[in-house]
Amino acid sequence: MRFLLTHFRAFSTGIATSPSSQISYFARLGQIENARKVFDGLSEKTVVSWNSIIAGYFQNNQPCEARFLFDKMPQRNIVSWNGLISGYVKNGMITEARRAFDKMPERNVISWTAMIRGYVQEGMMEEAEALFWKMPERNVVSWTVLLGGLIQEGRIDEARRLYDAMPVKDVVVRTNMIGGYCKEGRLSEAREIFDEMPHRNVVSWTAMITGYAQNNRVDVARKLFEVMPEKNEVSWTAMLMGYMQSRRMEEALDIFEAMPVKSDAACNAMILGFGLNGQVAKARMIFDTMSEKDDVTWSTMIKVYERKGFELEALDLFALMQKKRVRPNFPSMISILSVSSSLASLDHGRQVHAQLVRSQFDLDLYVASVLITMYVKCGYLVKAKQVFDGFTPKDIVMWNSIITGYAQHGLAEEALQVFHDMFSSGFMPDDVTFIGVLTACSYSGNVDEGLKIFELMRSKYNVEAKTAHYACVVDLLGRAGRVNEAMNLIENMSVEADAIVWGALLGACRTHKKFDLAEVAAKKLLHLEPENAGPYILLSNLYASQGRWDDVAELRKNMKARSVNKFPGCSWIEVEKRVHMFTMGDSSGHPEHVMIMKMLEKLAGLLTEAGYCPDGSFVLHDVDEEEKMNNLRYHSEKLAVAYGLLRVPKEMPIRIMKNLRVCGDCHSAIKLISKITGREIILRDANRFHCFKGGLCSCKDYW
DNA sequence: TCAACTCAGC
Repeated sequence: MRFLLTHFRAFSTGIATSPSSQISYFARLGQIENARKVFDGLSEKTVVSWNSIIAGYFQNNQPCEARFLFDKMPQRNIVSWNGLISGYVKNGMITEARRAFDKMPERNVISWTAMIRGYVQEGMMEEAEALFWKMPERNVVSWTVLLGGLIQEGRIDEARRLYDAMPVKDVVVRTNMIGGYCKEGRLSEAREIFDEMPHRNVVSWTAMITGYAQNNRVDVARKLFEVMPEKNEVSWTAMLMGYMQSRRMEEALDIFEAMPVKSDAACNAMILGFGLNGQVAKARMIFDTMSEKDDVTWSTMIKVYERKGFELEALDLFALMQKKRVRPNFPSMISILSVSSSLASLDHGRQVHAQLVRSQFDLDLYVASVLITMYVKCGYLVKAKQVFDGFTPKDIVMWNSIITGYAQHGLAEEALQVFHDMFSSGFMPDDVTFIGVLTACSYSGNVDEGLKIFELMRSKYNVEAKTAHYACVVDLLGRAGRVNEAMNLIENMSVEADAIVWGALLGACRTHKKFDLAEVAAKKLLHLEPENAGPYILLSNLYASQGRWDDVAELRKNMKARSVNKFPGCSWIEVEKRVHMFTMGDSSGHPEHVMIMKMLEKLAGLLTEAGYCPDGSFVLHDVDEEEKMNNLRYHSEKLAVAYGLLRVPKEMPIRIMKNLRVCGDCHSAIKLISKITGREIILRDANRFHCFKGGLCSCKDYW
């Protein structure tokens, strides 16, 4: 019934009158089944209707069925053979196309051109050119196809010589040449051809507009856009993208609103444009106004949330997408894996992993690396290693992912072992590898090994030291208390020290209470990154610990003047696929607030009994002692631990994440909590993992 | 009526 209705509609609108054009009509819409029904219903099948249905199958990416029907045809004409060639070309089957070309009984200019087009599409320009010069006769289309190939290869001057040699030029080839020049940024040459054109169509105007729009001349593009006699969807979209790439979002929005037909592509572009520009709410508004959303729309919005740090919203939307029966596509799954990494949400990560396996995307090298990183960030190293081991052949990114993973968990031996495995598998370590290895040495206190590797990196592996490597070594020396050596290294660096290097020194100075050097490092940092709250906090912390309250006040005033805001500490935990987030001092927004507070009370009692003494020096603020103690008790990581104790089954480890470094007092407290409760607690902070068990931490208090 | 070419973004 439904078929009859659509059939009738196609018929009555006058779009398709003959059986063959009905077949083509349905095929163009992607409704190949309906096309087939028309074909099967024909009492008398002509060559033309056979040709139409075969072309339809090729167009709908079903070359096997197309070939099957071609073999079954009672009669073939030259159009059938040409259709076979172009059908194979459309499906990227160049060998089969050539076989048909060689086998066909007679050829015309279209057969030759279709074959050349196939070679051009596959980037086989030598074959394309050879065939072109062998053609018995050429027309303007054949010339254009070859010209397009040269342009595609960036051989613009050769393309121009071919263009000049053409006996006849039409509007298409002129437009092609315009597009070629525009792609190379040679706008004046493009414009010259445009101005000399005897006739122009919408496509020529749009090509010229695109050229200006994508070469930072969006205002010129707009002028042409205003005067062009007729606009289509492509011209509107080109103009839109021009503003978008120039980050002129208001004008982009104006164009978008004025567009008579808002294609999905334009909407998706707006969502991405606004979203990545930081206007996430506006992006969501466009998303919400779209009546029909396809998988690209959903994944675009999810990607925006992911990139802009709206992890929870990304997860919600991913769930909603599936509820609306839109199958997750590849980009959405990659986004969610990335979200899972940021949130250390093992449940979501695992779910996506399963979906990737089902759609066989997990065989992809890039996916393997993303999966490894996800499992590493979720603190599930065994699984990360399992994915790593199960994938061959490996690439450098995979090796680096697993090495960095071990490093972040402070497992230096494992990291170094993989590093050596990598070398014996014939891979040359690169700069990223060494960041991982040096980090491993640093986090595990392997100072001598680290220094040796840093030396070998340059002398043996020929990898030039970047600031990130220096930062690792400064960290390595600094953690071990060799702060002056670290400072010496900075002074003798081959590149200029950046914020990461100074930050590493500052961290070490804080740990080892080297106040004079700390002040030097902090002031460097304030200079390099005036918007970053980190150094202000550290410096303020430092002054506070010495009771220099005037300096603290001065610093605060400075922060306010530059409108630097402290990044609030926040921790979260995943329970039954829901992420629960806590900020410092408060869980009142949480539905189980009362239970959490009770658990904290209970913990406080147990901790006191166990001899725990809060260390107020970890609180920055100039507040009285009692309030200091309260602030400590309600640090976000403690709230998350309390919730984990309430909700995570006994036999499972409690996995907590924190956006900043774990606070020293919380570190001591959680060690004790792991002992008192007999629970394993895995905490991922901004720097690394801490695995608390039986009163000890995997970092061996070296962090 | 079926077969070859140009503009945007996926």
